[in-house]
Amino acid sequence: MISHAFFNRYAVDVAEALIGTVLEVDGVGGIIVETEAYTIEDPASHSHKGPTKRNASMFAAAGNAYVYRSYGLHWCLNFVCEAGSAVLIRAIEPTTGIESMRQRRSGANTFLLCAGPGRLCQALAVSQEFDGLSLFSAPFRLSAGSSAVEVCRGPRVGISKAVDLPWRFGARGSGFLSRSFPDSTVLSEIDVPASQSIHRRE
DNA sequence: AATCGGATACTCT
DNA sequence: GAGTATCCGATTC
Repeated sequence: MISHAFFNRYAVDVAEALIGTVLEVDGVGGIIVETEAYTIEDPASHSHKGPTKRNASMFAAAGNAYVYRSYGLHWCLNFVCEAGSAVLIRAIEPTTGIESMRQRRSGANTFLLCAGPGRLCQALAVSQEFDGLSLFSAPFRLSAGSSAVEVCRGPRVGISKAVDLPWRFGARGSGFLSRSFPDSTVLSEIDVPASQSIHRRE
């Protein structure tokens, strides 16, 4: 299920499909509970204005990691999808290596170990040297989740452009999110208004 | 609620 | 080359 083809497609679909899958880095990780999609047409995406030194990985192979520094001090982990697009991994529910995470995160509460892209990278010890690495080999391990998850969607966090696109996805009711989704955003119930339509590349 | 931290890249000049 | 904004988090107010 988690193959090159899984990633080499529209990032918004990948972002949704990733909720509930399991990510481990050097044997430490858990269940992905929050993601966001960024595409090349998307003004909020690093790739929107074309390749730069920082975003080079977004234009390399689907199924690689794109790791960048945020606000000068945090690392953020993305999964590269079709050219120039990626999914930001925003939160996971810790399941393995929790003690390692707690050490790296100065004893943080379990619910705050990986609740946010910067926290997640600190807990999983992801930094610059992981940029451009394949997700299909060590230190990464990706596997399908063991149970179905109800997915919520809503606007992305912390951006100032394309703020209305509902490209943030989350596991419904999870206590491990960086912030909650309003109840009304369960995916099966949402009706995306025309003003928020998702423009697909063709 | 406000602030600081301090890399990267875009914006003018 | 200066000024501004950024896919955030910890700490202080």
